Amino acid sequence: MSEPSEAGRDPEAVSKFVESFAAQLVEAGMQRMAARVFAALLASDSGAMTSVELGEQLQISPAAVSGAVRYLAQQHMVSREREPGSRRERYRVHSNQWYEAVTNRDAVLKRWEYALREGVDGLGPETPAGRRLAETLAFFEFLDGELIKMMDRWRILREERFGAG
Amino acid sequence: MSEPSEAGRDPEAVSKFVESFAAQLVEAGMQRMAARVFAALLASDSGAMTSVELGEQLQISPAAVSGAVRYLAQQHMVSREREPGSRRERYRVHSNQWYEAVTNRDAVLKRWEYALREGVDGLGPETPAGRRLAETLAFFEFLDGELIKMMDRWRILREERFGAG
DNA sequence: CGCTAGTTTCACAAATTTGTGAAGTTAAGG
DNA sequence: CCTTAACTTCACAAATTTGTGAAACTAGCG
Repeated sequence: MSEPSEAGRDPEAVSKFVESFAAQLVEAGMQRMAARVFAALLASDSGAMTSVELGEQLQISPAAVSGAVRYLAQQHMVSREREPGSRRERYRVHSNQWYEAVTNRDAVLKRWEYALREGVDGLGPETPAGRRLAETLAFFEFLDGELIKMMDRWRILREERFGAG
Repeated sequence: MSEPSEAGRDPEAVSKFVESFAAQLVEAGMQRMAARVFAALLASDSGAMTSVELGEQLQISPAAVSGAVRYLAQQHMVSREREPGSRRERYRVHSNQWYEAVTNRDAVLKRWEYALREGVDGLGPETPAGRRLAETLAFFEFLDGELIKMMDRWRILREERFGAG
């Protein structure tokens, strides 16, 4: 058992984690390359990697890295940073940031709510179907509020357990 | 403005809702036909439809209905009932049932947690990466518990506002 | 027991998605 | 300014997914 120093801890173990966690993310609907890139970042010691590092570790083309990163950044699951005075970019998971992303399906929920509101209107709030939609809408509004409070609680708990982020 | 009695309220409005709500579900990762079938059920007065009704309203083949319904049933978003003494089946949304399905990503969360636990083990709980995974794991465990409590609160609220389900 | 309404399964054509190599952009460094 | 490292965009081949018609089940009903 060699004890690799720092970077690349145990490539075997890293790869095993990356692939199995990514597989779960894919099953939950994430694009494959995005999932793999994300998992790789999560499993890196510094929480950040360059495009080249990602490409090498995952055996994918620069184009694939680019696409994956664009997606992850749009979802606010990863942020890009520029090493000052270099053309090289670095992609990072802020541990925090991504919990928020998972729960802040805010944008998603809002669109669902919008569609439901339109539906209630169109069908009439007094029709049985309209009433069903209204109740569903109420549920999502409830969800919205609860998720926010829940994340507040998490931030506190996290600070206690793991120290400031 | 004709006032269609009961069934088929305003086909125009129904269709508009079905398509726009379904589109949102698709964007969130659901299969297209499943999303359309589900939306149609939500927007029906009785909350239940037969295979033929679904096929006609959505202009899709029996095969498509069958596939969609199988998926929805697996996800516990819809239940199938047999009209006694008939070969005809009827698919229904229990308003309740599906809120649970949305939040009971239980199975999903559990699998994520499993993958993370393996990762912590493989990388070593004392490595920086291991610590990151451990924290992520803690977050999901927290989430798990909170979702359960949240649904308890919803059931109470719902009963107050809409009466028993 | 067969007949047949109702549903599911299957094979396939069409549409969509995915990842790549290569060309195109951008900006740091001389 | 020119060079060139680094990233992005583009066109396309490969793989996957989707929905269909048709065949195959299944179970009421006579």
